[in-house]
Amino acid sequence: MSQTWNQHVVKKENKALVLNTIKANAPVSRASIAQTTGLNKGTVSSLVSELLNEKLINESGTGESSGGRRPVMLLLNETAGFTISIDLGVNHILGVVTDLRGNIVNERTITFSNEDLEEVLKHLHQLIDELRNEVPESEYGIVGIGVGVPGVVTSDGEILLAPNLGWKKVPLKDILFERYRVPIIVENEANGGAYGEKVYGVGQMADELIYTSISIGIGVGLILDGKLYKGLRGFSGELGHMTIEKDGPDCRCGNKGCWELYASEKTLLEKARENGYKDTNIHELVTAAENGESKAIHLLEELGDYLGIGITNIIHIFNPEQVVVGNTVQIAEKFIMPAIEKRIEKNAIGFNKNDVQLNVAKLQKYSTVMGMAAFNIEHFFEAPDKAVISN
Amino acid sequence: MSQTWNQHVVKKENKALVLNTIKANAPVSRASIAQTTGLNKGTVSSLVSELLNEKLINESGTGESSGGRRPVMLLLNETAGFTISIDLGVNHILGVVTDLRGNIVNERTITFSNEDLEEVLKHLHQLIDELRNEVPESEYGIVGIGVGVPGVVTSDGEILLAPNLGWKKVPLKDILFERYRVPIIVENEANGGAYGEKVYGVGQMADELIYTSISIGIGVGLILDGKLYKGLRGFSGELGHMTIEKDGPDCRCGNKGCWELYASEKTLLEKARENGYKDTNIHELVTAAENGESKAIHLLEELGDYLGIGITNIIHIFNPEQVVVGNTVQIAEKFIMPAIEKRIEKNAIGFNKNDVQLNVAKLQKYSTVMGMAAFNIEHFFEAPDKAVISN
DNA sequence: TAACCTTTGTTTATTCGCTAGACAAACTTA
DNA sequence: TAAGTTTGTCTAGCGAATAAACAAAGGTTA
Repeated sequence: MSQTWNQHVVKKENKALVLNTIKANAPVSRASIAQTTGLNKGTVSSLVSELLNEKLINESGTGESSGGRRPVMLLLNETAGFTISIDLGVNHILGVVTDLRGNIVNERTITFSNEDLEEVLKHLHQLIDELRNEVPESEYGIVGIGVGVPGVVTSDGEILLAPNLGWKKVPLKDILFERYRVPIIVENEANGGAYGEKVYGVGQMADELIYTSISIGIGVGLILDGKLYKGLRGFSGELGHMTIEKDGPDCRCGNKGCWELYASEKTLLEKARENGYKDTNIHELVTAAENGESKAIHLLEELGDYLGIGITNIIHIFNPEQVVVGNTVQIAEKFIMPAIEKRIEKNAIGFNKNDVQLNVAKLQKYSTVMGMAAFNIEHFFEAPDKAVISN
Repeated sequence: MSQTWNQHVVKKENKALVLNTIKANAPVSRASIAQTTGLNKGTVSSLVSELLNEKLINESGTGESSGGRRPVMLLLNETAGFTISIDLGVNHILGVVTDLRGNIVNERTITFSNEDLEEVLKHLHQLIDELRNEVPESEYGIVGIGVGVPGVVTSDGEILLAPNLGWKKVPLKDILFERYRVPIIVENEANGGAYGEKVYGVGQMADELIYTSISIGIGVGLILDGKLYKGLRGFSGELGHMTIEKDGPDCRCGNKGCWELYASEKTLLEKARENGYKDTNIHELVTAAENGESKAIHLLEELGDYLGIGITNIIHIFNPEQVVVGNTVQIAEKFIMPAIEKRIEKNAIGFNKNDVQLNVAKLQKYSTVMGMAAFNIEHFFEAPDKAVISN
């Protein structure tokens, strides 16, 4: 058996097409769906009635007449199920409950200092338990739990390495499934952020989008051809460890002159220390810069310049439509973005530079959780009938 | 109208599936196709009979019995049409005629020194004319002409810039279509090489393959998820202009410390000159190295080392299954490949390094032409009925 | 206000491609 | 020679899409 066969496929595809049309254009009538999709009116009618039976969509009264019978408008039944979506950071966990449209209906944060696996898992379980108790009653219940983690994740949802947490070989997907018995998605934090910005953020119009997660280190999520690109084993996007200075200092990864040795929050704070800012953080530096302290301004602009060098490489490598700067450094937007732009303007090849947009993440601290929500929702809609009822 | 609809699609897909099964496993019986594809025997029978009518496949007598009626074996009718596939280099043009299986049935080369557009086009036309006159009679005639060029090509087949030829804005696809009236494909040389190695060369088992074309400069072709990745406008793969030394020398592209300033034939020869090899070329250097001249050996190993730095970046960025080193430098294989491997072994992150294969291009000087042939053939099989009869 | 036109949504008849299973052909084995 | 196997074709039936007719519900115009 290779892959493609028969004609359930056609029905399944068309049903998905109808549902996506409703998602994208709601509220929308059957007639209008038929027109935009090119499907026959009868076909649309029958698929819509199935979707209504499955409680995935709702009728919502009649719309305005355009010179004839008034249309019955259709809406996504966004509260037919909910996701629990989590950004597991190095000193905090952000968890949200979203509906099937990606609206956040609940939110909780836990901060911690002990990064020990056992401890953090306890926090994670507690957070999920709390969120779960607050999820509204619904047809499909919790359709999935997604966790974005700052580390290397296999396609089986095992965290191979999370350097800033000091974790190795944690089968997080299995651990969570064992406990919650709903579909679990574990993904790298930058991949989640990339998808979040693509689906709900600044990249909704872009199919070729590179999301750079700039925080303690650098992670990069690649949206290529509209889909998350993960490489052979899921380890793509290690652009933080792209050499930008061939004889540069050793990185703990084994390579030399890695990008994140020049353009990360960690390096920023080290340099700040050398410049007399003792025991500071990026918030304080931004405040200082906003108050006109030239040292702070210079430090932030230097960070932006180094970011620009790596982003220029990204532009040359991928010819993307959009490059998004996300994660913690975006609070320094005012100082780093012009520096990045200046570097790109100066160094990048015209053909590649002309069409690219450079943006700050729109979802801010929610990029990753929203990406995880999007993964959960997408997974659910691929096979709603198989969803585990667990409410 | 968005995209997907009806059930001709099913038939078309299944027909393509049957044809691909024959291509891959020929000679093969109808019964065996039914088994491997999962399609019903009757369906296979009917699709096969259509393919026979279209002369795309042939029956080739009976095979061995396995305890019952002897099967009728089916073969791709590889001589139902031919491609003209061309590698347009900076001082030569290599042109081949291939059948639909990618067998080279004819080959011609022209060398030139005057890179003037008019002149080169004259040569190109002459070469194509000669090849065309020698194409055997066939059902579908010339199914396409493909040209790989060392430059930036838009999706409309316009050469925006070919720096080493000194060309700008050459609408080569239109020029050739005007003259030959068959499907024309113009593509970057490294993209062609990547696809050639993927379909006919060392990368037949790999869906995540990065092909590095190392010659005067560096071009890179990206095979991601089994398909050529071209970015937003077709300008991806400019990894030759990836900064590997942030404060390095200026490149004519506008950037600094570009990879190809360290790891290209051009740089190799410049360094050779500085080391006393006057007016040499890479062939002579390899010969010298093979004779044990330590200066030559060192120059080649240094080239390999610099290649290794960029390839390490590639491994971190893409997590590929295979990295292929192609184009002219592969004649120095014996000296550069160990140096590349050494650098990767030393610098690359374990997770990404473990699964990656490093190979020299198998098709050698034919990588690009075979890639162009593969594009032509693929394009033909997508819609054989629409092929222009032109023999 | 009535007659007619428009638009929406459902129903019915038809078509198309796949599948299952019967069957014929051709061969092997005992 | 009889029985079993494998290959390939043929026929009936099914599911899903389409086209077209029809019903429902509104607007427009005289």
